[in-house]
Amino acid sequence: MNLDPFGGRFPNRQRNVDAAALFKEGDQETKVRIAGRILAFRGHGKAAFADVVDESGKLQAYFRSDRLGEKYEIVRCLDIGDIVGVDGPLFKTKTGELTVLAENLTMLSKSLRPLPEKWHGLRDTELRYRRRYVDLITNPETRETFKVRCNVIRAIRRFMEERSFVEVETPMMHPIAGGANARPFVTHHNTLDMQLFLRIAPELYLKRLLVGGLERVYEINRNFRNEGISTRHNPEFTMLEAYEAYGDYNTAMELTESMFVRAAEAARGLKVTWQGVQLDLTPPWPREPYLELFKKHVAVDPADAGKLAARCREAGIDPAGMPTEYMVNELFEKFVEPKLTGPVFVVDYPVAICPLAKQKRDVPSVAERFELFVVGTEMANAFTELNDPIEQRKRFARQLELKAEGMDQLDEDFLLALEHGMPPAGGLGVGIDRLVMMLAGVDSIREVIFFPLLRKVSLDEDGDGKECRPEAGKTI
RNA sequence: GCGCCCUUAGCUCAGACCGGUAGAGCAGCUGAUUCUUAAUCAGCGGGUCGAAGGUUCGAUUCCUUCAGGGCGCACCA
Repeated sequence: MNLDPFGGRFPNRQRNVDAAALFKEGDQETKVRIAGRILAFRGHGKAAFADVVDESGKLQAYFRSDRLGEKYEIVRCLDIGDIVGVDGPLFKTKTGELTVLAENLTMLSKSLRPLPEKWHGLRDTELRYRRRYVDLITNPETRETFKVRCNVIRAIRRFMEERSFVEVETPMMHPIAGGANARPFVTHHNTLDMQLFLRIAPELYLKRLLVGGLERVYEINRNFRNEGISTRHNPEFTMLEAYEAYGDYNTAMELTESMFVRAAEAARGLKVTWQGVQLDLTPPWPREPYLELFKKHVAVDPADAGKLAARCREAGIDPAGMPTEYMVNELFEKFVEPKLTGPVFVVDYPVAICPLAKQKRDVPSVAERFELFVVGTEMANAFTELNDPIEQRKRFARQLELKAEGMDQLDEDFLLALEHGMPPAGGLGVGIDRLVMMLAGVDSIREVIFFPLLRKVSLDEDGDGKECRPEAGKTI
């Protein structure tokens, strides 16, 4: 028989769930037309059963040579992994399983590679990340995790739209890497002969839009940070940043709570278990001032430079050249953050570590800033945005003095924008990957990113990377 | 970057402590089988044991180095 193993258009095909919904008890006449991948095959000589799986689920197909005639030859060369179309009436087998009795079978794509073991699926972590498509085909938990991701992001977009925020896109390639403190990835534009940085944050561009009169803006997109990789860090990760003119960090806090509730409802509800901890996300979440937490858990006077330095050295932190606030923050990260099971808003950070945040009017040493923590993990960061260009210039200059990572010049263009007048505003950043991790109950960021960054391996002609990795001892 | 652990057939895993060149299940191939569903029955093929080097008469097993991966630490205000 002559047939194209890689098929073509298969019009008027029904999703498996939709086809199944058409069945009425006792009826043998309802004809359906489904398509999907064969994930199990049980042959019986002149008949066979196959599980045909599409995105919506599984539907069994039953092939009989007396029904298919010469097309039964296709059944004989079917492999697990092949993608096929099946036409025929629905019926129930004697064990009660809804099944399509095939009157026609169309080969839509041949699979040349075997699928992993049917019972255990693909377990090898490395292969699950390198060949995510196989992971998605064989492991329902993986499909479920990414469904949560899609639902969460969709829910957030709807939520932001309801609140009259507009979604915008700002540059990913920046002449100056700003808006956060992290080492950037460097690239180069040939025609302009210009060094560029992949953005570490969209903050400074979104604020330019506030200057331009856009009052509620947000962006959900990738940031790139040239730092270590861990269960909570991928070099490219997805961040939501939102800015609300005429708001402040209190409005941002309310926005965060409401958004997280909506995201949780779109996933698995407000009660979640993450990293072995049972959490209830029902708001309101407690607000804990930064310095009070510090005093409670570190028990060192945050103004006593000598004692702070001693405590730092004890903890293996080199305090040389650090202002007191930096030492406090090092100790805070090391001793306080892991204790924040949350969800909890840590509020009122020392202004010295918040170069883009406005100070409290009555307590100028403190910035109107919060971070949201859950199980020791920073989930969101927000503040009342600093809109005083003179003060902003001083803050940048101070950072330059301290040689903040990746910062070697003032962003004059941003300061110029501020000088035109930026409305007071609340700004918010949310780590989307971490939010999805929590709501999907997975412990590694690689589980919520389809293709996490891994070291390069070369494949041989057989496609087996393990056979052909870079040779030992060879340096290029 | 540092520490610990892992790498055996396409996949999931035994074997190693005590050195004698490997086993199972699934998948594949051949045959039987027209209501099976981890289908069943009979038979067959499949491995540079991650790579290189060392010790040894002999290494998948012991040692060293390297690669990839996992976890933790560091980095990430």
